[in-house]
Amino acid sequence: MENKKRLIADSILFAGISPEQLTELADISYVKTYGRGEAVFFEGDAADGFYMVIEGKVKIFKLSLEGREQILHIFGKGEPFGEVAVFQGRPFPANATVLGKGKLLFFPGPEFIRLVHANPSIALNMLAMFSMRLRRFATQIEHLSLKEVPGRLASHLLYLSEEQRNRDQVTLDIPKGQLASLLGTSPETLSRIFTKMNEEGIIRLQGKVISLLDRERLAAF
Amino acid sequence: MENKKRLIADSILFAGISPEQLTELADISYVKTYGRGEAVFFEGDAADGFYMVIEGKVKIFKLSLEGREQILHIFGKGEPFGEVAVFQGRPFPANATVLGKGKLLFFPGPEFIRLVHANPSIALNMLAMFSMRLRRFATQIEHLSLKEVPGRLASHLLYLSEEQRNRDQVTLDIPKGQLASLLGTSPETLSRIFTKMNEEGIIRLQGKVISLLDRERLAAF
DNA sequence: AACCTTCCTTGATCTGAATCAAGTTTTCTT
DNA sequence: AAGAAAACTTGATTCAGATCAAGGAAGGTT
Repeated sequence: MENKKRLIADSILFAGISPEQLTELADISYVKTYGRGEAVFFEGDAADGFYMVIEGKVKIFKLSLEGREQILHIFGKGEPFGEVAVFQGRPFPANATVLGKGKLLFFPGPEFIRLVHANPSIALNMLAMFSMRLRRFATQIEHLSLKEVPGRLASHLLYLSEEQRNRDQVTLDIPKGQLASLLGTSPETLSRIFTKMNEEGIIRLQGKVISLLDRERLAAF
Repeated sequence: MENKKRLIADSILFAGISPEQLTELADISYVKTYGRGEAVFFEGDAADGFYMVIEGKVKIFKLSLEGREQILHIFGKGEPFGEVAVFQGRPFPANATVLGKGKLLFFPGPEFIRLVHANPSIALNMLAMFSMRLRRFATQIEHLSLKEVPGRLASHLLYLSEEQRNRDQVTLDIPKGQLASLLGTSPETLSRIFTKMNEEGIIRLQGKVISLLDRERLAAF
């Protein structure tokens, strides 16, 4: 319970919340555990609440009729997802599945709506969060439409390098097949491009660990 | 001035605002006029304020190094744009240009920020607005990645049909070249697909007016 | 009406990336 | 540690759509 409170208080979404509201949130929320690759919800499901990641990672994705997958987001510890649908009172617009195993905190919808309306600081936090996501989406659309796959991969590697604060080396935190789906390509194509960049001395591939040997050329894509 | 007030009061963003704040907004905002295809701002420009469309249409778009263009949004009368950047205090993430001629209302940034922080109803309106855009972006990403161009065109025609409340016929409100850029393809490819759908009896092309002869097959894409 | 743009269409060619098909390696499970 | 299941790689082929090139239609301007 105290654990739950700390998680909520430390999250971006609920930063600056009052102690009473914190208690209330901790009271109404509960932990759900998920096995390897288990679904959290499907596109079209009624959004009766939203989630926050406690452990593991969650992918939000769309599926084509033929079964191809495009990942929209990957969320890690402390990040909420599904709030847009809850806030709008509309069904989930995409699927959510745990990568590996995971633990999530579930917040029933109606209480949350009440809280947002009553509490400007939460609304402002949400605005900040949505703004970030809009920016990311804009970048994703730009990449899908205007960059070729090598360029998208290069961007992603440089992004990881920033995020992990390591200019020389990054570690992939998701399987390569999932990365392919995030970049809007197939595992085969991604693999070929990795191999090529490796041969050309731009990167050095060691499983999940990738050394960035030539950031110049990487940025040039 | 009264005109300006009406525009502001009728917008989604400022719905439910107090009369005092309405006056304040009308005081700080001013009208800007734009000639055919004139730029409003460029990607990377400091976001010192945001805009609302009074007359005409505005496209928000990204450019590749080679000059290819991907449209992210097209905004019409009453719609605000650029608020995300202003709210975040970051540069504009994309370019904005008027389609045809246009009139815009400009709101300086700092006052707006103050207003949002002071006024929960504006924050909630913004949340609703951002939620809509997130959904649209998600759909756009899905289409770019998982649908082929004919499918994207079909979706768009059906969308226009809804919007214009006419099941049998739609009128394109932007040039076909711009539609191509919105759908993430080239004018040539779009033209070919239009021609093919026309030949196959799915639609009937008459310049900007398109009759939807077979919604079934259109939806099947 | 004649002019000039801008917009649109059609043809020919080229290419990035998807798909299909086998292997191979890595990773989990028992 | 052995076996099973994922995950990844590599090769061969196919295809949607971009690009290059040029002609034609529409719309605005004087």
